[in-house]
Amino acid sequence: MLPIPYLRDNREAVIKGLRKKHFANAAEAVEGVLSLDQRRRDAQTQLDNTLAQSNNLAREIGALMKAGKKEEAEAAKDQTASLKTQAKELDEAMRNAEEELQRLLVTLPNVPHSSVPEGRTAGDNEVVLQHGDIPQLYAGAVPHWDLIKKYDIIDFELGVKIAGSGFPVYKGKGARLQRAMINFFLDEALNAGYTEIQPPVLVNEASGFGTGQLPDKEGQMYFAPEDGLYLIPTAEVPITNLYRDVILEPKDLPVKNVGYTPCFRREAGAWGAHVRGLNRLHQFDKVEIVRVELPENSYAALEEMSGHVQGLLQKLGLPYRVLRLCGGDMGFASALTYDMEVYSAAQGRWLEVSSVSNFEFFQASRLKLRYRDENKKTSLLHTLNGSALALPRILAALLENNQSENGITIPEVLRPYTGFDQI
RNA sequence: GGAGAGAUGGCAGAGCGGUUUAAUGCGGCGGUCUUGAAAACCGUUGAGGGUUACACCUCCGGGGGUUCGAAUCCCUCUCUCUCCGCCA
Repeated sequence: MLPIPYLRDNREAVIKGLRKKHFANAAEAVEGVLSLDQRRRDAQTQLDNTLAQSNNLAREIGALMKAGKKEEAEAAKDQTASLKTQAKELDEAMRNAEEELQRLLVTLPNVPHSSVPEGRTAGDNEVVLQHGDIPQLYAGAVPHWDLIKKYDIIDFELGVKIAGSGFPVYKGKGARLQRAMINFFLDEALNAGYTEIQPPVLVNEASGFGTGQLPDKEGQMYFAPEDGLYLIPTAEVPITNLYRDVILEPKDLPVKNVGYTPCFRREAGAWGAHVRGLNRLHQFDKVEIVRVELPENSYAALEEMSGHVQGLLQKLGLPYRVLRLCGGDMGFASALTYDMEVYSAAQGRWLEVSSVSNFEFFQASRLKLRYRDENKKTSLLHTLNGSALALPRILAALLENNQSENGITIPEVLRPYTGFDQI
């Protein structure tokens, strides 16, 4: 949610930014918000004045009653009726404006950073850098969905029996490799100064709103209606919401949290080509890094997070590239997003394994996440997050890229965690 | 699942129809004192809206009601805690 004062002060820049994101009717929406804001303020000013009058009157009546001047008190009471109806009308007008304003405001996406490239689709994303050599596979190389059967490390049919499609069952070395990656990713984050968090994987509606999943994107989350709880699509939701309605002191900053959770996504309507095997799942594991930063530091933090993720990929020996997403392809809440993609050699495709974003104060505005500066003034903070990393596609690339006649080689860095070096 | 209790400012905790513009304590901040610190003492210290700045308005879990006036009374919802039951 864009803060209203920001909209007021940057009307033209916001409209331009929304257009970059291909938001329809950007100018009308912004003008609409601003005029509703004006309407709300006008109504509130009148309401405040009316309330001030009736407060004064009530105080007078109290004083008269105390002084035993009953008749004068009764006379004063007669004056309150009109003030009351007036206040009621104004209150209604104010609420209507406020409600309409909110309804419109929450539909506005974040404004992209100036470095975000123009463009509409994934094809318009900018390749920032590419690292590592594309591996040459041996003649008998196959995609990961064949490898997992061959070595019996993941069973999709069993998952279908237990839950449904997109819920894999990891077995034997497959399960141990999962656990190894989670621990490796967590340890790397701890070494980089992050604090480990184990959050709930079900969240309430307020949390879904705080990070921008609600309203509107309900369809992407699993929902438990009896309890009004959503299964998290990412650890970003619970970990960022730890800071909902929080005012931090400068000494608390920056906040650097990391958490491992399973993630649940309905992916309604998202199935089609290119979703075989591990490429798209309803449940998957992810280690997520979340940061809360002073506005002036947030872009340095974003670069640092990007570097951290790249470090992981380098240690795993996976060829990767970094994309700066174009306006049309970035998320609703993001101001700047880097996607990290690894090359999955047997599929011959780049797979997205991480998305690192700066939300600036878009989430903070919904969360009411603020800090108190030296002058004791409160102002909004910036939030960021990134996958470090999402497991399934990393696994897919590892299996495909490291296969040979003799089996699949486990990267050095994972061996202390797996206890084996070959599948 | 059953029974009971409760929700007040960063925390603890009074207030139960009219100077509550929410007492008091702790914590935080500033000062006095001190070589420095601690202690003590003095002052200060919630959030949001609004204003150039004041004024002013709202907020005592959410919503509604009674009243000239509600933290205080009534209705309703939500959540939390305790005990019992079940259970990892």
